[in-house]
Amino acid sequence: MDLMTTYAPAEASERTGLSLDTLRYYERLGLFGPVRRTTTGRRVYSDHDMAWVGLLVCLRNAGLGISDLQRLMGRLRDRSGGPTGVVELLEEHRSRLHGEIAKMNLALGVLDDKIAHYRGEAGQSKK
Amino acid sequence: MDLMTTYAPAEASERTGLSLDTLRYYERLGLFGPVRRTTTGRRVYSDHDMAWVGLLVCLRNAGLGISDLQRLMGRLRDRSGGPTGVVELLEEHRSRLHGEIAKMNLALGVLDDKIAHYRGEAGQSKK
DNA sequence: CTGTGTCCTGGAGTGCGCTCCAGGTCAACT
DNA sequence: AGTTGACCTGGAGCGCACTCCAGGACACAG
Repeated sequence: MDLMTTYAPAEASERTGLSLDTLRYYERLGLFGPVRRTTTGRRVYSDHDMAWVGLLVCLRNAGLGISDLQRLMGRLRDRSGGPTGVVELLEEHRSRLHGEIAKMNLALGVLDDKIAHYRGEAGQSKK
Repeated sequence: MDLMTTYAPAEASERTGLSLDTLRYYERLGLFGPVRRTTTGRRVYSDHDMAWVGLLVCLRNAGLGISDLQRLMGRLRDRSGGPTGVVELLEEHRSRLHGEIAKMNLALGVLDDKIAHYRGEAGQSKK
């Protein structure tokens, strides 16, 4: 059927930027997979796996915790049961993310203030 | 001059939003203080302490780790030795922060895509 | 004086997200 | 056949940033 590309663990690791351990870790937690195996038990990652992991990495970068991912992935997995709230979950995090960004920008402002402050003021403070 | 307000631990905690434990923890790590004590050993936080802690909270929010704070605070502390690189340190983190924000925005984009994707594909057109 | 509350200390425990390890199987090259 | 080396498993260990706890000492209202 599909003659799709497959990846040995090492290559999967390289392509995703995750360590072998982390890849296995994510799989163990059910964040993706199960990954196909050779008869002798070695993992064979598919394009599909890779895409999934790519999403995982992205969401982790976006600040979602492992448990968030577990919930999310669980829902994406069995989308057979009607309204599973995937969109809601994503949107919820989306607004969280906005909040984070706002907070960071705020901190950035404070940082700028501090920089200006410490650069402007020579060598003595103390009130 | 010494008409400055002081704060009992409980109040300091309330005002900074940090737990008593965390306040003590930060102090132990040398992130601020040393905090004055009563003759019997109880902490008495000053306005100065509070301001310092405020900065700490802000920088933590901005994503600096404890060790960053230790370095930073150490440098702010003894600004007697000329160029201590405080500004550099802050600016360095400032750009890190920019990077983080960029990353988040990117993730946000992916999230939006996913939302659009799963909304479009799942229960058919909605919106 | 006594009870209740706040605080003290040092150290152990927690949750997260990996990361490392021992001890083994299997693949590939020479 | 021998020798690497990639990979397997389950479980231990780690670094971070707290958080909790036991056991003890003031604080102060009644």
